[in-house]
Amino acid sequence: MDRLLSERQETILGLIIHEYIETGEPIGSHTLISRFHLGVSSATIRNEMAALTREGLLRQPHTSGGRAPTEDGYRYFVRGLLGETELPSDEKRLISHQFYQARSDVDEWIRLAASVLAHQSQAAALVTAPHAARAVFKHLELIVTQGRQVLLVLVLQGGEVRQQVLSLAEPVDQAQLSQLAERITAAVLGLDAFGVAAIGPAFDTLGQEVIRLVSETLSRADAVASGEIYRDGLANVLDHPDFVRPDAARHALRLLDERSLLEEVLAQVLSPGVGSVQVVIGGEGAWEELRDCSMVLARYGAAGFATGALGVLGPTRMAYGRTISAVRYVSGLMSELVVESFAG
Amino acid sequence: MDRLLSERQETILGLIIHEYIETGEPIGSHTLISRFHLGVSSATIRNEMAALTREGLLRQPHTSGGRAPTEDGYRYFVRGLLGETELPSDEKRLISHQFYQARSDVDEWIRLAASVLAHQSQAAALVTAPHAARAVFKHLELIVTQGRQVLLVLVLQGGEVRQQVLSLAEPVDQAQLSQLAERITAAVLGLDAFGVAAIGPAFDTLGQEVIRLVSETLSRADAVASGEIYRDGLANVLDHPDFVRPDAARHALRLLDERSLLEEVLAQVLSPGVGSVQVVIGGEGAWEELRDCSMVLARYGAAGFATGALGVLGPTRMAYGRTISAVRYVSGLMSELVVESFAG
DNA sequence: GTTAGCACTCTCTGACGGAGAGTGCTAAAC
DNA sequence: GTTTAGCACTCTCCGTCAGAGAGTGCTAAC
Repeated sequence: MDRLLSERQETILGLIIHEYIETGEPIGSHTLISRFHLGVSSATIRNEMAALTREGLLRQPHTSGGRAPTEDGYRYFVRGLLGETELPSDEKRLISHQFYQARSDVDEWIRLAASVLAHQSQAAALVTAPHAARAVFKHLELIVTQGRQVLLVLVLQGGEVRQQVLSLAEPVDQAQLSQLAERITAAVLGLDAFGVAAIGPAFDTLGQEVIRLVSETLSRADAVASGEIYRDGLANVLDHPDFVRPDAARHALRLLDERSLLEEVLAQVLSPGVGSVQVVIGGEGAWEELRDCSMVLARYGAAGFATGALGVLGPTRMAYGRTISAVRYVSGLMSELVVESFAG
Repeated sequence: MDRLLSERQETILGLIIHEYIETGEPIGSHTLISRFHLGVSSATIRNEMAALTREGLLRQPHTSGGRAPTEDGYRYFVRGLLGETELPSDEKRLISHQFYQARSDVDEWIRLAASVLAHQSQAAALVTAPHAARAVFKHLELIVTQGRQVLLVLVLQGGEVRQQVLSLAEPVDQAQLSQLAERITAAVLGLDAFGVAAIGPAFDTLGQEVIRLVSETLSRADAVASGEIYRDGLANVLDHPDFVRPDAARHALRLLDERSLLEEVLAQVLSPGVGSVQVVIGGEGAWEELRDCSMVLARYGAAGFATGALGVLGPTRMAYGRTISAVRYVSGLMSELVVESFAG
C-alpha cells in the first residue's frame, strides 16, 4: 500500500484528516479548495478523492456530504507523523519542571504523568507503576495485628511493596515473628519466586507457611501490570463531541474500567520495548471494545530493570501529532526518573 | 417539614418516587391509579399531588406530563428508608463468601469492595484504603538505587506503606545505609510525626535528613484520604438513561476524576464516624458538581485505629433502597476485615 | 491531465398538525 | 368537608413535508 499515493494525493489526504480532526465534519472538494490554495480546481480534487476512496483511505458517510478518513487513512497519516512531532519547548520546560518538583515521591510521578498526559491530549490517560521484569526479594516485615492475624509486608528489590494477610493456626507474639522475619530476610535476600520457594524446607511449619506466601506473592508480582493502574482525564472523554453517542463513550469507559482488558492491550501492544510510541487505531480488528477509539501508548523505564506503561485513550478523531509528542516526551521523562531511582 | 404530610400523601409520594425511579418518566394521576389500587379517584390524587407540589416535594417538568420528585422529595423518601433496608440474604452470603476468599490480600479487598458496590448499585463505586487516624512509625528501609539516589520505604504501624526518593549530596553504600535504617528504626519505633522529628538531633547530617523526610511523610499520611482512591463501575454511569445528557454525565465523571473534590466531599460527609450511611442528594447546595448526582457513603473500619471511606455515586434517580443496603453491608464486612487485620 | 457545467442525491431544518397524556377548576354527590 | 365526574386547556411527541445547502459523478471542452 505504501507508495500507491502520489504526492498530491498525500497532501490531500493530510489536509482532509487535518480538517476532519478539527471540525469533525466530512470535507467536500469545494470546502477544501476554499480553505487552502491548492492551485487546482474542485473537480481535480474530486477525482483524487475518488481515488483515495477506492484505496480505502477515505470514506463517504453519505452520498452527499464530503469525505472523512477511514481507519486505514488515519494509519497512513500517523505513520508519517511518528518520528517527527515534538512538543513546543516552553511546554516541555513546564512539564519537566513539574516532574522535577515531584521527583521525591514515587506515587506522585505517576499521578503527575497521568495528569499531564490527560491535559496535553485532552483525552483519558493511563499510567502503570514501573516494576521489575523479575520480582526479587529485598525485605520482609511481619506485623501481628489481632491474635492470629499477621500482616506480611514484602519489599522488592527496586522498592516495590506488596502486602498480604496471613491467618495462623495459633497466636504468635510480635517478637517471635520479627525474629522469623529477620531470619527469612537474611536467608532469601536477592532471590526470586523460585529461589524463595526452594529455601522453604530449612524452616519450621510457620516459616514454611510464610515462605510459601512470599514466593506466591513474588511470582504474582511478575505480571505485566501487577500494580495499580493510574487514570486521569476520564471526564475528557465525554467532552469530546465524538463521544456524545453514548455507546461510543461507553466502549471507551468500559475499556478504562476493566483492568483485565487494559492489561491485555498493554501487554500485547508494548512488547516492542522501551522508547517507541505505538498507536492503536480503532482496535485494529483485535479489540472490539476499542472500536471508535485510538490509543497512543509507550513503554517507559529501563529495559531489564524496571519498566511501566503509559498512554492515552481518545477518540479515533484525535489530535495525533500533539498526543504522540506528549506521550513520547512524558515517557522519556519517566524513563529518566526510573533510571535515577530504581536501576541502580 | 417533618409532619406536614398526611399518611395518604406519604403513600402517594412513595409510589411516585418508586415509579419514577423505575421508569424515569413523570407520573400522572391516571397512571398512578391504574397501576395501584388506591381506592380513590384520579381527581383526589390530583389534589394531593398539587399539595405535595406546594410543599416542594414534587415538581411538574411541564404543564402537562405528570409529576416527578424534587431533591427534597427524595430526601423525605430516603429518610424513611435509611434504617430499614437490607440485602437479600442469599446475596449477602455470596458477597461475604467473595470477601472470605480475598481476605489474604489487602489491595484485593478494596478492589472487591469497589466491584461489589458497583455491581450491586449499577453505579460508580469508590473506596479508599483504610488508614490510621495518626500515622505511627514501624519500620524503615533504605535502598540505594543509583549512586546518590536512595529509595526510602516506610512501613507504618498497621501495615500502610509509603515510599519516597531521597537525593544525597554524595554517594553512600548500601551496607552503611542499611545500618542507618536499622538505627533509626530502633530509635523511633512507635513514634508519630512529631516524635520522629524530635529525635533528629541525635543523628549525623545524613540521619537528620532521613529523619526529616520520615517525619514529613508521616504527617502527610495523617490526611483523610491520603492513599489511592479505588474506583469501579465508571461505565455504569453512562449506562444509566439519566446520563445520556452529556453534561450530566460530565459532572459525575468530573467528580470521580478529581481527587481533591472527592476528598473534600468524603471528609465533610463522613465526619459522623463509622457505621451510619450518609446519603447526599443533588449536592445539597454545597457542591455544584454533584448536581444531578447522589452519593451514598459510609465510613468503615475501627474508630480510633484505622478507617476508610466507601460509597457509590449515581444519578439522583437511583434505587436508593438497594444501594443503601449494599453500602451498609459492604461497609460492615470491610469493618470486620479491618478489625481482624489492623486493629490488633 | 485539467476544468466547467449540470443533473442528481442526500441530510438538515423548521413548520404544521394530530394524537396522547395530564392538569386545574367547577359543580355536584356523598 | 371531602370526594368525584366532567370539561376545557396546555404541552410534548411524532410523523410528514418541503426547501435550502452541500457535495458528487459524469460529460464534454480546453
